Amino acid sequence: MTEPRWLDEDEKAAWIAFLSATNLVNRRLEQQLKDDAGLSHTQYEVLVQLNAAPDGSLRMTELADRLVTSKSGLTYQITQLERAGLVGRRSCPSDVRGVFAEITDEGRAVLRSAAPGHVEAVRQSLIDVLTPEQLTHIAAGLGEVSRRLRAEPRCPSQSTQTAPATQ
Amino acid sequence: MTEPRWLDEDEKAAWIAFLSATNLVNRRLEQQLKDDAGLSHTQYEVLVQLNAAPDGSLRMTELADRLVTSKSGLTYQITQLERAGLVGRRSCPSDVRGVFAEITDEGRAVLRSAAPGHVEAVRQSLIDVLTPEQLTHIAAGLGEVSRRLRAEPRCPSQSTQTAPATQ
DNA sequence: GTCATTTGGTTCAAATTGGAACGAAGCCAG
DNA sequence: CTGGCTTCGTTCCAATTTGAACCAAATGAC
Repeated sequence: MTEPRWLDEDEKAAWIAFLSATNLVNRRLEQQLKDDAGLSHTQYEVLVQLNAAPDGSLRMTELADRLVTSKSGLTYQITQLERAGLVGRRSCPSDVRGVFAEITDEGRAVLRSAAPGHVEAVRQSLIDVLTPEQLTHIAAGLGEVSRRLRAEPRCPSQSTQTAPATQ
Repeated sequence: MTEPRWLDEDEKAAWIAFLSATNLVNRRLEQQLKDDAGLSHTQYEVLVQLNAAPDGSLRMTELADRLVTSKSGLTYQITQLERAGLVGRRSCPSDVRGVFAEITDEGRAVLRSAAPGHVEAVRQSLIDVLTPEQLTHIAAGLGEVSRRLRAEPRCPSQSTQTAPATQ
């Protein structure tokens, strides 16, 4: 095998910044939400997704995909939230196996009260730190990163060429 | 309290991209390292830090700070790595309480063999997806984000004015 | 020197996470 | 219809993570 393409100075700087920024931001938000609303970031995101869904509910698998978490992890968190009365489970009429997670009124209320503090923390730790230019570049760059990683479940050799429907 | 400053469309796009990109990239690297080298990302980072340190060793607290992890979490991981023979513990001559984590020759060897695959994964999932322009903006923006979060252990009121030297 | 405070690291318990295994259903070719 | 394969969600288990409690030692004020 050939010598790997190591990262040059700029690339390394970007990677290190990415790594530490993500860890630090996550840690900060986790702490803020726990302190101010008694929610983990995962739980908060569950509420956000359900609240934004047309009828306040989503299938378990769909929700797990959106949160980028494992199915078993989601099962656990939904159980916790259910216990807390913030979401409920409904079965799916068209598929007996299916389960909808559905946000409750109390869930919406908790979300509503947690949101301002959360948004403020997001601003302080990330958004307001960036220049408008950096913001747009990050949105575009990381948006593309997300799109690719979501599309590519497993393709080691497929270079950066978009790849037409791997079959 | 006044109406919070909600995120506008661009800000929301950046935030969502940031959130999902970080989750997806983390998941991808975690999986690649586990599959190809039997290491967790945390463990890999421990080896990277120690390997780069002048004498192959760092104090526990210093290392925990660099990895953005808790002290107890680091204690656990160092124990694991020690068990695997990749690092060792040395006591600190100038401070009886202090402990140095030190990478072993085998640790360096494992790191050397894991690095190419890891770098390739970092390229595929992040670096090579970005344009050079996006790369520099991300390095600068997220670098600043890291710097601020590291500097500010707890200052709710300190508005975004603090740092004049944004560039 | 002496006491109070901080610091360094570990230990402990509780929460979370992810993968593998599972049972129940859907789906489809033949 | 029927066997074979995939999908859905849960359960189970092992690994990891974190904060709190702790002990010992360093530091600082007097």
